[in-house]
Amino acid sequence: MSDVRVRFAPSPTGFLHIGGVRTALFNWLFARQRQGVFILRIEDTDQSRSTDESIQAILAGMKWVGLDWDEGPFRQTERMDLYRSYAMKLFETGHAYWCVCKAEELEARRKEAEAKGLSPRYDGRCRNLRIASPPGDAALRFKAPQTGQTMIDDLIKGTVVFDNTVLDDLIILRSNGYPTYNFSVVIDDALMGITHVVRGDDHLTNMPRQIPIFEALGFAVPRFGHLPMILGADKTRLSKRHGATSIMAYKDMGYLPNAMVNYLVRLGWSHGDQELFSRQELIEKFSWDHVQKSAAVFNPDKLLWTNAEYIKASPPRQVAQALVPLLEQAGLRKEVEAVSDEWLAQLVVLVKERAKTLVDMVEWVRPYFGQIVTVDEEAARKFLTPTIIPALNKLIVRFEALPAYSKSEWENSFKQLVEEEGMKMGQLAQPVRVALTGRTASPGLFEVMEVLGRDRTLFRLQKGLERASTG
RNA sequence: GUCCCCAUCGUCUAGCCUGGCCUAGGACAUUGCCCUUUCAAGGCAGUAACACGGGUUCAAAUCCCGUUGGGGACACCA
Repeated sequence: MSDVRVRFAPSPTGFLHIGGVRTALFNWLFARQRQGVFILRIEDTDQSRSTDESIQAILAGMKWVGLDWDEGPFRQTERMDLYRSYAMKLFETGHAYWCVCKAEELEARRKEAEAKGLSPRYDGRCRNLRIASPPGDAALRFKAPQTGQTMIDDLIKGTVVFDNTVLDDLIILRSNGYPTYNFSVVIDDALMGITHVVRGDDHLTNMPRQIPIFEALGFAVPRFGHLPMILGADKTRLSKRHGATSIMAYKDMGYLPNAMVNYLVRLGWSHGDQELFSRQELIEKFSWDHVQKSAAVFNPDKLLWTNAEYIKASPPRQVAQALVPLLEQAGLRKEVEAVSDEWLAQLVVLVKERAKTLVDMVEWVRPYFGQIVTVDEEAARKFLTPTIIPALNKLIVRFEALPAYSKSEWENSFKQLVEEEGMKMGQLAQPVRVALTGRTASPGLFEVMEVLGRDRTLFRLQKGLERASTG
């Protein structure tokens, strides 16, 4: 048992994206390694941007990659009373004050400051007004320290120091009564007993705004860890224009969740030269010491390779299970229902070295469903020609003489015929391949026959022969 | 503009803290060869990096300073 308590706190303003998953993953790994608690918290205090669909998408994404949480999901909008009471506590203890500046005025002043090349900070004009009974549309501001320094020993970045002179008084309660992020985060992290706040390093500059709030309220300050960003190929922050950023898009593209996790964890973390890790190994080997400090470029090629490795190494039945929904989407529902799980697993074994994604795999696997195979026209024109008729005929006769399919027997029979006819292996193999699979590229011929079974093999060879005769 | 963070092959990274073992290792991608009934997979080999400039030291990828470059933050967004 340990007292580690960490959290993943996304805001529900869109889908669960790649960067979010990686942040969640590092938190989850740390919690599992230390037998701590992983909490899921939904930060939905911006009522204009938060949606229920987003919450569902986040939960679905977390489940897909197998990041289970121990507490939550909590929603900040269900904790409003808490934020308000702590905000009032800050007011009563003199750590906060009412601000009657209008949003539009603040906006205008900020723009003005920017135009002059100054820091767009709040000038603190309401700080000493001592407004005791504010109008309904006042906001509450926290009195930030104006001298000294705020520092942390970051899990990843090491010592980070800010001069408090750069701070301004941030709003903690909006005029509509809703708390702002920097405030609700502190209250929740404190109340939920979070021991390690691990988040993206775009939050690093929020740290000096949050720590004084912890202190003003007498809360213990947690440890922080700021993860580097994930960048697109152009080295700017990963966004829609870099292609898919939603984790679920990768499910649709045929990626395995474990492959996603493996790729993402290696983006910014390493364990010597090792590239592939089981979930258990990840939990055992994870360490903050080996988390990179600098941003990483998302590399789709390497993700694809990782996925291919997982397709090859995962239990075939498990891959088959993940493949079924895609097969059904591809219009093979009836065909899939007609076959056994074992046979599907066999099919996976047949093609797993060729498919880099499940979507790829659907195409590789398609010829093995149904009695008849759709033959590629160009392939037929090239290989199912009259010249192949005699050899194909003899092959069928020989195969028919063999009562049951046996890989070695059929292969020997095939090779013997090739030799007797004075052909090259490929001269007979390619026409047979086209007859059997409809294509010029396929897995090994005799593995294909095994999956097809004796009857369908014979049937398709016969069809191929007819095709060669009619042209 | 101000503040913060960062800097090893095209990309992900090992090495850096605790200088010599670094002629800088691995992986992806890429090129060539091998294997081969096709396509893959696999095997072998190759190209490719310490951002720059100063220090410190017998010795610097490693420690220090500066420069440059990149990223992030400066909201009644999170």
